[in-house]
Amino acid sequence: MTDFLRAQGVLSLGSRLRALSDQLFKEGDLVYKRHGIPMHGRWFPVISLVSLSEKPVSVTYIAQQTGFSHPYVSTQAHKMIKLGYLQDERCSQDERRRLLSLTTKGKALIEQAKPVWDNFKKVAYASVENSGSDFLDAVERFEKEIELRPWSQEVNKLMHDEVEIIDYDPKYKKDFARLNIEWLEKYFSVEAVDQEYFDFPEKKILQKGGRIFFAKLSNQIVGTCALFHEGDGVYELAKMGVSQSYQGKGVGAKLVEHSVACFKSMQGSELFLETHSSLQTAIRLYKKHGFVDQGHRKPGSVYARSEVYMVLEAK
Amino acid sequence: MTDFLRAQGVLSLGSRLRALSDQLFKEGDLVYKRHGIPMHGRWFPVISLVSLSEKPVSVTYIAQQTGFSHPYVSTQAHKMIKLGYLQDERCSQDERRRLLSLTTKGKALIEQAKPVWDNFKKVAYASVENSGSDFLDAVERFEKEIELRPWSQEVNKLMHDEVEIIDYDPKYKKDFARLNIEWLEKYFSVEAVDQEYFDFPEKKILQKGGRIFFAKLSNQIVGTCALFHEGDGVYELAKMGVSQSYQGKGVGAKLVEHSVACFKSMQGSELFLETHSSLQTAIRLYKKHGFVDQGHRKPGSVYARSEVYMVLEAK
DNA sequence: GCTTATTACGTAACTTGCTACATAAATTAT
DNA sequence: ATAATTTATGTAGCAAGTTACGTAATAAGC
Repeated sequence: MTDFLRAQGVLSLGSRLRALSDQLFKEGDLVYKRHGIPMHGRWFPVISLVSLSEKPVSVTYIAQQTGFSHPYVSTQAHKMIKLGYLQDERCSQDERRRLLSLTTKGKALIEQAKPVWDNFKKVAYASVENSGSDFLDAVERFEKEIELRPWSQEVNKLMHDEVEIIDYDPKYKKDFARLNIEWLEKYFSVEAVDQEYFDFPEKKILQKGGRIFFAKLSNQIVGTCALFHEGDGVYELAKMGVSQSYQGKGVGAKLVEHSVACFKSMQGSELFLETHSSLQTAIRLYKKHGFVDQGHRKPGSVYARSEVYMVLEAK
Repeated sequence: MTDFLRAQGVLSLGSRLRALSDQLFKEGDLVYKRHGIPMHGRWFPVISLVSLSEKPVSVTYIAQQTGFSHPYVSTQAHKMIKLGYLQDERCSQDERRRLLSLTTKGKALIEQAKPVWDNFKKVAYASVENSGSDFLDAVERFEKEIELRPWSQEVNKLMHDEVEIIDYDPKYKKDFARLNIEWLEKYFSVEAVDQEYFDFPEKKILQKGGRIFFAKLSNQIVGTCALFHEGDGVYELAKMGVSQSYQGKGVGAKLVEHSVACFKSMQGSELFLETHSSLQTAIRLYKKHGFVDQGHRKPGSVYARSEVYMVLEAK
């Protein structure tokens, strides 16, 4: 352990645990080699599971029990079959399943390896007692703690992550398109009319007196919406999108709130929007901020998906 | 943690530590991603070391401090230079050295990442306290214990590893050659006369009334030697070789002992050997078992390397 | 009975390290 | 001053895993 890593404390724990893990595997390999046993530390989880099972076991079962991914178990099994330690047979009830078991050669290998494992256990437990506390217990407790309260979540709670609504900036042009295309492709499809707005937002929206807003969280753009100016103080709230991973966190509400406030400060005469009845969450949000469903399509709507027509009414 | 791994106890510790390590890196990545910071957990050791150093640092220095191999640091540095976070300059005093430092972009990255690291520390230390014992301390003690008393050595002590001397068997023919070539190439070189013995040991040694012995440890052949029958009860002790990794463990002594005993049981009239004065360890061994240096070359010796001539004399 | 979803396994490509080897500069020995 | 050794770095290739995706067999829904 170098001074630097130690000084980094908990931040270098990941690296240190990996180094320890590698070290343990190497220790095992040294013993196997010393006694000429054709075994490797990394084989242990898989081969010992197979050897302990009374019946042949399937690839996915091994993967679940050992915590490895199933492709890894699959390839490792192939390797050990090639080496002659394992054999496989198709399951009679389920032709997909490949049931693995030890060959005679595999059993012989286990017999050779068993004394190593036994002595390893003895040495390891002695070592663990020597080190003053039960390391294995400590690991177990730590595993549980991490599972229960993932550090990422705890850190996120501590991080300053107020959503901030900011005005359009050319460097966010791509985000405007990305956030809209994300939900469009999910619920409907991107129409040619849409694409034009994404390609030329400055010309099509801003130059006509409209506005584009972004929701910024830390350093990411996680939401957007726009006010289109139809002329004569009539505005449309449109192109609202919130990144999937940040939904349900009030980002949409802040965008609508800000847009309405902006509309008011611009002394607009009318603010409407068009949406679809399937987007109930959005409709609830709009209602909450003063939009009222007009009960019919907007006359002459350009979007196929625009079925609900809402207008902001003074409370 | 699956039941199987838990049940394996200390034998699955390697796998569990690796999983934990991966988990921690992932936790970090989740936070970085959540806050749109273009950083990865795996970068931490290298980039934080560079950022903490007042002067630019070299690749090997980073490797030493972080515990990574230098090629890994080298490639990782290249990657981060490509991404614009690091810059390098040749050291003026030592043209081989590549001195790494943060670019402006890199400094900006650190500034972004710092709050994450700070909060990570807070969370992690709280978590560690929650888990009932100081996990970091436990890891540190464990690292020291492993370093001080490597499990492989302790296990080897416990393993039954009596050296056993066995007779020639065709399946060990390759070992006979391997063990001899190993030391021949180290001290001298393999002569044509030697090669013939390795290719046809049965014909050249056994069929003439000679013997070949092997030292077997667990399942490995770690040493060999032969008795050549010169005719009329005259034998030569030759072709002795012990695998480098098993020297100094009395393997040679057992081989000589066994050979002498065999010579006596065959009622041989004379046992001699030829060697080189540079091989003092071997000469001491022969003396200990009753061989006496004759002080001159054996008349008509076939080997260039045979300079010392020893004969077994009754004590 | 037919379609659809799920499950078991495999393949490919990528990531994170490593070891082994090559090379050039610097240092030490002769 | 030259030769031999050491040091700093780079390159190639390998090992241990992963994720992402494809395919075939089974199970479930209408």
